[in-house]
Amino acid sequence: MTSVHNFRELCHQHDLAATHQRQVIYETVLSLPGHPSPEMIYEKVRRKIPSISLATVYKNIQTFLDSGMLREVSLHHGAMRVDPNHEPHHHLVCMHCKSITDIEESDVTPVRLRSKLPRGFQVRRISVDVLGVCGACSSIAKP
Amino acid sequence: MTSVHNFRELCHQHDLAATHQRQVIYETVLSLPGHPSPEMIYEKVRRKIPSISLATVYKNIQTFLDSGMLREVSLHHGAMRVDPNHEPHHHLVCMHCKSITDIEESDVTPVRLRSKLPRGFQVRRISVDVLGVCGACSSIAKP
DNA sequence: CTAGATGCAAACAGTTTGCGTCACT
DNA sequence: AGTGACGCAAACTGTTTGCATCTAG
Repeated sequence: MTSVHNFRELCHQHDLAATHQRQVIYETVLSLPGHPSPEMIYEKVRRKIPSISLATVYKNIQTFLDSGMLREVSLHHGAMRVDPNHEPHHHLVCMHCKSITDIEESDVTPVRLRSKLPRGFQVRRISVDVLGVCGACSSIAKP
Repeated sequence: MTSVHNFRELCHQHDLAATHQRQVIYETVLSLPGHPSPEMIYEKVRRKIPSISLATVYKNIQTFLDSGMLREVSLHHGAMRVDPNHEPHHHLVCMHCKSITDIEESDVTPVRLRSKLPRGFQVRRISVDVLGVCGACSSIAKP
């Protein structure tokens, strides 16, 4: 089974038209190491489809996120969030309204690393995000 | 000791001029629940200093972050980051170059909640960010 | 054939910068 | 008095939208 068939099938499962642009965007995301930004994806996709528009990349990323084919790494991008709390603590994040609430470090089991990290990586701190939907948002409609 | 003195002292410790704007911005951040964005801070500060400029709020937030008086909640704001990895996993985040690398879920000790959450909060998943400085960045200069 | 996808350009939101004036030390 | 902070406006970056055209199903 070729990757073309895989992609068409995947789109069909998610009720999406299998366009050439979509396929190249999706395969490009898979091919990029780490976690690319829309710009990075656009730059690489452009080499295969020079006429593609940045707006198309954005629209399709959004489509893939909505359909669950991709996931967003950082929920609170788009606006800086500032934290005056100097005590070690973790966060409760509402995926819907983007609210961030502190929880104490002792509210979660202690987190420790079990394996070696890439050489040279120096750990400063470990931050736990408990992602979900807050009471206020879940009592209203769910988009 | 009044809060005015506290603030002047705090500024002195960090080698910052203790201006009225700075004090109001700082106290406003402390007063806001959750983790306010620059806009939210600006809106509230404006009630006390109607003539303040949004740029001043931004400049001072940056100053506070640099001096360690405040911390940034989300490192990767400013650009969306996309993740095609459907396996449960965690992230290694470089605070300097903002690179994000996957680590396997089994690379950290299992994380569990030990206390009750605010009523109605529905957990979808728990995400661990190991924050630090990657090998490439730590071998170069440290700003 | 028709709903939905693309490409373009213009609009937006969040953030940064340059510069003249003002205020803290 | 001098360095650095403030306020304003303009510039920038990342993202979204409206609309005419094109294409997958």
